[in-house]
Amino acid sequence: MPDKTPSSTSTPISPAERIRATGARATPARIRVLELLSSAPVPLSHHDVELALGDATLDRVTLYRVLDWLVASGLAVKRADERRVWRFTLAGGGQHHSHVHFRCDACGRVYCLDAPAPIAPVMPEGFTLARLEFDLSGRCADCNRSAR
Amino acid sequence: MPDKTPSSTSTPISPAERIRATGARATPARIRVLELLSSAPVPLSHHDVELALGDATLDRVTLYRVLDWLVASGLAVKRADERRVWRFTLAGGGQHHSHVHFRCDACGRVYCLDAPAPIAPVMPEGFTLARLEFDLSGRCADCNRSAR
DNA sequence: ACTTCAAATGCAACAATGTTGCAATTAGAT
DNA sequence: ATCTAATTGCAACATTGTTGCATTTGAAGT
Repeated sequence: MPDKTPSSTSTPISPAERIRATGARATPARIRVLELLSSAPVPLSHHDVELALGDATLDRVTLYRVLDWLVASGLAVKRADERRVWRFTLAGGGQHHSHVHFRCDACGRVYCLDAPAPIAPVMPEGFTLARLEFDLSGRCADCNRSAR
Repeated sequence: MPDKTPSSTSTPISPAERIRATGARATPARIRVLELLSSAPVPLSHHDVELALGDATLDRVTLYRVLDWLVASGLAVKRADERRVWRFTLAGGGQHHSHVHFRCDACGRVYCLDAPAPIAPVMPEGFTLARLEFDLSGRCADCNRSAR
């Protein structure tokens, strides 16, 4: 029974409404991708979205255009991950608490350290800070052990 | 005055010697690329290297292999930049003091803030920390002004 | 409901970046 | 000078992203 997001007192804006609010058309492609991003616990790559859509696949090019449109319209944010793959997240919505990552230069693995995120520095006048990421690199225990 | 922080009395190791020291062959391709990386003030991409070699071009594939070999042998380090292009730097030599970067989600520009780098967290047993990077993102003053 | 038309899509073709297999070349040891 | 495994160059392929254009469609107006 899919209960349709209980609308207590606030208005639960649907993906379609959020899209129309930007002045653009609420097409199935945009709606589905936006829903996916909304429910994804982590940033999704173009390929992730393709797989997730599964049967109801969009054209590859359309997906590129939808994703870029979401970014241009401010609904999503695009970032390259450590393996230089583009990943998309809902703008603002994410609220991913800022991780600390360690990447091994030798094997490429990424570890999530559980260390406190550093405090944000003072931003220059007019700048808005949306997210901060602290990335460390070096050699992991495995590689240090095997290589020398 | 570019004093190359040589260890005063030590021998200035030539690229060829440094390559042979790893047990591999000192080929012209490797020597030229290593020299390039040594003299480059900033990390170079595959394409940068191709352009820099100019007339004396290597095969595209050979260059990929040389760069990867440099990384595998520990002479160079590979990192993706904000535009997700691989960039190579001499290992160790760099000593780029750890910057704090701010990337604008709207225009993509990268600003170097001059803020103190955060202190490194305690590393797990066996891990070696080689570099740390603190990346911030949001909207820059220009974009905040124009796009409300 | 029906029309209309710019916006959005799908397709085909292309571009950039990276990878693999293999035959020809060559650095460096003997 | 010779030998041989380590490199190289080439061709072919894979992945990821872009562009032009003909077709379809959301939603505004009738």
